[in-house]
Amino acid sequence: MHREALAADALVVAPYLLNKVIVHGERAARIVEVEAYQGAEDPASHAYRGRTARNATMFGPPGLLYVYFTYGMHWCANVVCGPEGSARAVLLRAASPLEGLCAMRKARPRARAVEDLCNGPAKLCQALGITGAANGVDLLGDGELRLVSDGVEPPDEPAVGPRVGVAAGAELPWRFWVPGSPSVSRPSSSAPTMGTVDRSGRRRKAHSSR
DNA sequence: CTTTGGATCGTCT
DNA sequence: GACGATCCAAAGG
Repeated sequence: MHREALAADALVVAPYLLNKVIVHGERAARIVEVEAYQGAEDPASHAYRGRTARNATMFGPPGLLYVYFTYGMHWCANVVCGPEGSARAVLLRAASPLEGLCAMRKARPRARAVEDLCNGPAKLCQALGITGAANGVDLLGDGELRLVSDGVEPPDEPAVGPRVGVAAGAELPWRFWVPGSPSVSRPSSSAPTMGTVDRSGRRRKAHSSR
């Protein structure tokens, strides 16, 4: 991972981050779902209305981790991208556990299946132990938290769709995910990539109820 | 399987 | 004072 690759536009960096690995100490997971947020030009971005104490990290250089607190109980993590000051970022929505499964299960005792450990932006932070204390850390440095490549390339044709949980720009296909990954938070909201899809877009295997 | 509502608090208006 | 870039359990079909 080099910083220059993250200095591109969020719509370029987002699919580029698919299949990269987020590492926190002994824990590691492969990123399988992301969303692009376009700074001042994006009504859904925390930076839409300018710089505040909360979103200050987004205005920093590419490669920083922007962590925010929401719904009174959840942390979510973004990779800052674009040129410094552009306040663009990519939300890490879901990942596939690679290492440190024990620690992840300890952090998320409610999760049953492995694919449920990191299949959501807040679940991912919970499983990896990412909190507000990590806001502003450099993911390309030599700290506990790092963003690395293990050689697995992004998908040739990532699945795309509208972002989750945002009213503004609901028509924009700014969510990207690895087609067919069992760890994606919402496998499909429009076009199925594998098997059949029910009305709410959740995966469903023929004749089975899990 | 689907839908609903509760939890819970920092941030910005 | 209102409302989230969410998650989960419980209740209803």
